[in-house]
Amino acid sequence: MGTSNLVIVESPAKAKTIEKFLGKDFIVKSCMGHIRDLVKKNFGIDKENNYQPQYEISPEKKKIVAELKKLSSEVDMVWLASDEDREGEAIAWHLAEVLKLNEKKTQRIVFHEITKEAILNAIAKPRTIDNHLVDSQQARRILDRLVGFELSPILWRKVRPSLSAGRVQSVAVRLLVEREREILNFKATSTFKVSAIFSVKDKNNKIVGLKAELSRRLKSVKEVMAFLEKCKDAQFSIKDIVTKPSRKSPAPPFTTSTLQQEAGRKLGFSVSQTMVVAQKLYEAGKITYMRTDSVHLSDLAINTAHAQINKTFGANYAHTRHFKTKSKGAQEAHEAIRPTYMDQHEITGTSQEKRLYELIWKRTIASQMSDALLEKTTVTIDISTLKDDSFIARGEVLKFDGFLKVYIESSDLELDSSDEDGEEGNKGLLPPLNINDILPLNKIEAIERYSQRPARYTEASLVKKLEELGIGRPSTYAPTISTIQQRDYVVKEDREGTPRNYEVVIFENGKIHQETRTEITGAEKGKLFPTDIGMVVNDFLVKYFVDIMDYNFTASVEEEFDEIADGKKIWYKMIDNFYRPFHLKVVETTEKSQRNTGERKLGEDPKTGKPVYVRIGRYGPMVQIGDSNTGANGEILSDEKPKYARLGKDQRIETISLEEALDLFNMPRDLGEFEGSTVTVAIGRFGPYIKHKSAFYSLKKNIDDPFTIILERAIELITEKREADLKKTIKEFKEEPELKILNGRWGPYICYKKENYKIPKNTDPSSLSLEDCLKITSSDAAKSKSKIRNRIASKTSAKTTKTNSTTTAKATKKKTTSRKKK
DNA sequence: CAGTGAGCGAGCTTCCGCTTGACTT
Repeated sequence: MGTSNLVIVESPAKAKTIEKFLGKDFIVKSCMGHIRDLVKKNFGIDKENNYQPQYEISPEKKKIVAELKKLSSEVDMVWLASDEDREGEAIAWHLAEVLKLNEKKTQRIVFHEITKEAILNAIAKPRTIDNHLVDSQQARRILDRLVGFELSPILWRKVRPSLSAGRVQSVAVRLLVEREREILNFKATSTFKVSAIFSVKDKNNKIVGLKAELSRRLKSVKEVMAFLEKCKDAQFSIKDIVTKPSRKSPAPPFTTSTLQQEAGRKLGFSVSQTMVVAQKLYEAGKITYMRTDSVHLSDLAINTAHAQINKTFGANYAHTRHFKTKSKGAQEAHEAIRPTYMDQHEITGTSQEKRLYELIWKRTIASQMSDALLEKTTVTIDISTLKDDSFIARGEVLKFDGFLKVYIESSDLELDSSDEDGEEGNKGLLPPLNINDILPLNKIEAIERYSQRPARYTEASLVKKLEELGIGRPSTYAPTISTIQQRDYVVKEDREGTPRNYEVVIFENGKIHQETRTEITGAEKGKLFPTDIGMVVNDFLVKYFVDIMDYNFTASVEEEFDEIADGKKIWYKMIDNFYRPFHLKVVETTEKSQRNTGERKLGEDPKTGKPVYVRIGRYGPMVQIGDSNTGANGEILSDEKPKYARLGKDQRIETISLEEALDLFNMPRDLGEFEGSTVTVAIGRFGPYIKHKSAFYSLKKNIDDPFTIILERAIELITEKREADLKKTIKEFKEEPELKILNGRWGPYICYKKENYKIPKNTDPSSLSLEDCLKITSSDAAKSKSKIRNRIASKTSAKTTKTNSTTTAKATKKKTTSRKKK
């Protein structure tokens, strides 16, 4: 008979695995996710006719669809095995429609773990396509199109072209904007944390320090002084010792979101980097699917993990657990992210792959291990001269390490060197102590501590927040983070901290003395900051579209999608209920709202008395002195045009002061002469720069300040850059000055007539002759030209799919803008 | 690439979720 069954799954790696489980009578193919989408032009929705969707086969899927069509006509039975969730059901339905599958020859099967047993069970229990579930997916898709394609054009008209808004991205930006404002408005208050160190004997009769903290914070230096005065003649004695057992349980195995968080914290990976590496591991068969919202482990996984733990750590370390997924809107089509083979403690691969795999292995294993057992001791120490106060010493002893042997989850609490920190205990065992012991005082230290402002989001902590709100899906977290950065709503940046003074009062050897110390506060690394445009767009959307910007919007429409899936609601009626009022608001906003530039009046210019404004202009944020000299109809009102200046890179519309704004008009500034030509400093599109003999030199970020830089430093920068350029050049040719062999970020390359060419691997770049180079450039020229053409043709699809890598995204962006100019 | 900030107004931009590649200066 030969092959007579075709199984279609979503992912090619999955297809490969499943093919091994099934016999020769089955071919397994993948459709690579959705094969159709709403047509790109206009809305792709017939609004007059119950929102009937118009679908088209995505261009990059045409080949796959043709292949599946051919195969499906040749077999006796087609098994649609897309994922068991809303999107998966829709994929199955689209396949059935597009491939024109005969109902009698088609089966729908689902499994949510890739084990032989699960697959065979699925085959034994086929079902039909769930049309209600498909409807709920169509409602989801259509709602997102309506929201995105009606809101974005308003932004083009009222704020800036090419901007975007959507159910997910706009709320993500809102979270960042609101957090930023909380931080800006935050006023740190300070209290004094008082700790005493007593000298006690340990088990071996050695004198050690016992640290104890005052049970309350003191409000001022005055209060501290009064307190310490009282301590001068006090006796300190142990009033109470309480020992309590406690336990810690391991975290559940990884989902996409928790993997992104931990890889960020422990390995320093960005969200998209984590996904790229995880994809590699998945394709190599090392881990299960990496886009999942489930913490479920298959029985097979639990059993093999159990065996591994028994073998490696002993039976008392093993403890089987079943975790329940708690996150909102989880669809649980897959297992948690885990190693395919639990007995593989490590793998071969790049160092990134190894590290991520190890993290996944440890987390999975730990989730099936025993609780850690601790013993916490609290010692209360009386102060004879102060009835109401006491010092508390804490100790913690690990009685049994359990899962801590392999894995400790990190937390997002990255404390400022200075800000409020947690309870400092005496790590480990406390020395032997008895009630009524008198403790000799060594010293008391009162340190001023500031309250901590809310933390800025990292990529991963934003994903965590979105997941909590039920916004977005595992497959979209990384692209969403990229999109809001690409639209310039958000930048990922480091910030230098600023110094801050704090007071310390110390009582030692019978004397009290006070000193002022300095700490750095507010330093940030790799955090997300909303930009001016992000804030302006957000404020506009919040003002006119509160409903959609509501943090619960997704959750509430999800409830309705569920009702559609349960057959309790008709999908187009739900859409209609949403769309009618929404569209009215869109029309009204388009007509009535003002152009939004985020304009703020800073005050008056002391020299001229003219008003000073800050706003978003055609080329980004800017300051302006004086009112526009043209009226509403373009008539000229006065001879005097306003003066303009661009904002510096770290300046924001929301926070810039009048003084800082006025400073910007002192640019460009002459620094003096060098090699017979003037050196000037100015602020340009790419930040502050030095200009000398029509060459440009960037100022060093966080080191140089354009307002204070002096000639000597400028010359330093000029010579530095010249030397770097010299090193960059590997070889030049007198006969052909337009051709150079240069050293770039990705190794050596040839630059010829401003185009760049790759040098074939395993060739020594310095050994190349001019002829060799020209050979490379001429053979490469044809290739690279067609490449550019391709890129332009697939520009739209490239933009949506290439969101993982910021470098490619930037390249695409540059291409489009430069084309526009022509 | 290192200015610009007004208007003329063609033609373009945009969403969220499923999946991988091909390739970067």
